[in-house]
Amino acid sequence: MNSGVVLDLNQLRRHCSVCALHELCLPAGIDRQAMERLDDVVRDRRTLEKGKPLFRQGDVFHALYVVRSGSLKTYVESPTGESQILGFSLPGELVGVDALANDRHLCSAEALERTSVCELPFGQLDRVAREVPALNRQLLRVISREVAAEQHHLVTMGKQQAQERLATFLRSLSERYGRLSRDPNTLTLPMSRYDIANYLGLVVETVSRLFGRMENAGVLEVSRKTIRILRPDLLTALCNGSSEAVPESSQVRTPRS
Amino acid sequence: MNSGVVLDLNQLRRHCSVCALHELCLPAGIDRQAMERLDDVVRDRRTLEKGKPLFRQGDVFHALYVVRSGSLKTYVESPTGESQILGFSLPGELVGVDALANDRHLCSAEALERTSVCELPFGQLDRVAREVPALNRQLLRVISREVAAEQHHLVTMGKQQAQERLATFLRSLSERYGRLSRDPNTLTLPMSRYDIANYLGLVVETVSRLFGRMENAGVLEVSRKTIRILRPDLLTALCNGSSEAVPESSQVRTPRS
DNA sequence: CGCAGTCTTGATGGACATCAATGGTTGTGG
DNA sequence: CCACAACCATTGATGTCCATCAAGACTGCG
Repeated sequence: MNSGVVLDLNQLRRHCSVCALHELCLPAGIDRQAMERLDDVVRDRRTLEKGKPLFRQGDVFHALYVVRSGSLKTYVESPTGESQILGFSLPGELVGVDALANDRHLCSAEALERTSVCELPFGQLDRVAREVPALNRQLLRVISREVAAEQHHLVTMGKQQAQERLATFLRSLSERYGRLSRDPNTLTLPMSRYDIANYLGLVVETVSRLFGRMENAGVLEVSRKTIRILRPDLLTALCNGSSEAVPESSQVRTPRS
Repeated sequence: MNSGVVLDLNQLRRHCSVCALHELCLPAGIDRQAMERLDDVVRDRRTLEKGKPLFRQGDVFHALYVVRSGSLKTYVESPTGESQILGFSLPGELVGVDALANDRHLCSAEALERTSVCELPFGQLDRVAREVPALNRQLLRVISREVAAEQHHLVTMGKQQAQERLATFLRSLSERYGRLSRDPNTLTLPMSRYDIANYLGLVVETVSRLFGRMENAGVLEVSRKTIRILRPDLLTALCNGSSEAVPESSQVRTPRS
């Protein structure tokens, strides 16, 4: 077997300084020496199979995580068993921040596909961040990004119609794919329609219908998990409720303020 | 005039160590010496009249704020002029965290009544936090609280019916009033019905009707800005959709998952 | 193959938005 | 102090977006 070689590659890749994501992630804007200190914090990366939990609501908190490859969903479950998806995490994105306040995770995180993450035990991260001010600052920056993303989601849920929500969701994915230097107009969705619907506060039938509608409006090409954005301009327009190009049911709409 | 005396009181009150809120706020769990360092960070508190902005979406970021007395709303405005309220801030609560990522505020904050805040210029806060690890840790904790509150709001928007949303909102206020050692069952709402509706993703008429419904179900006593919670137990039940005690329109409901 | 999970499409209904009208409250200026 | 305006709050009648119910097609896996 070639497990020796694989191990070497893993060892090599372990270091932040050679990680393809280091411009997006915690190391951003940190000098080489500090980055080596950061490497001490990053424990073995963990790999999760599809559907496996990274942590569960109620677990005691001991580490933050950064997605390395693959993707996660985070969600909360109510006592009655229904769940609400809070977000999806792509490579370079931080997970677990909500647990800093109570030393317990308030939500669960689960792999949507085979996914690997960097584990940052918080005690060590805290200690190194103290010695490396730039790292501490960057940590706050990344956490603040999380806050901003949640705010954006809230606006979507509070003010937008179903179609605008889906358009906004796709735009967001597209933009993040772009940052990862993937083709921003060819999305391979790691999550199910159920997950998308749940995330957007809709039901799966509605999402399915909207995909259909956007497809025969020429905005998208939908083929199961693969979405091609044919008209990014129209997609952007749909985010703001510009309702050109929608055959189903003639449209007059006045949004609530 | 007695302005000299008032000034002395203000001077006295300025210090975190004698602030009535220090158990809830940044100083929590910090020793006396460290608290004096924190005092150096807290610049003059500012007082805002009702309706006045603390900061506006797009402003450059230079400070975090803690509400001292009164209350704020934070909201984002879309290019089309509609707005979404993200939250209301009561004494002891932190405002402005979303700006850490981009050095610009992503939302606006405005006083709902005569309100005073402590201003924490971020440069100094960052510097002192570096020297006082416990403060840094507490800062993260308080920020994390913000994240958790937003998550809670998201679940409300994604999964709950109108009545459950309003009940959840009132419960949350009641709890926070309790922490401030006010009567948790007598709420004096600083915000308008429009604000409540906006915050909950509803329209004002719906909120008004729901207040009416809950009133003649015996859960509340509603008198303009003053809400008395007569049956806290029923209010809690309403948060989970237990729809006992609702005269209007007989009820069968199955929530979306 | 068969079965379970996922996705799509159609028909119906309900929760809440919209439209409309009125009364109450607050603030301002003569 | 009153009059006026601007805003806030309540209540009723109507409409619509999307959830619900139902059924079928497709995919993937043991």
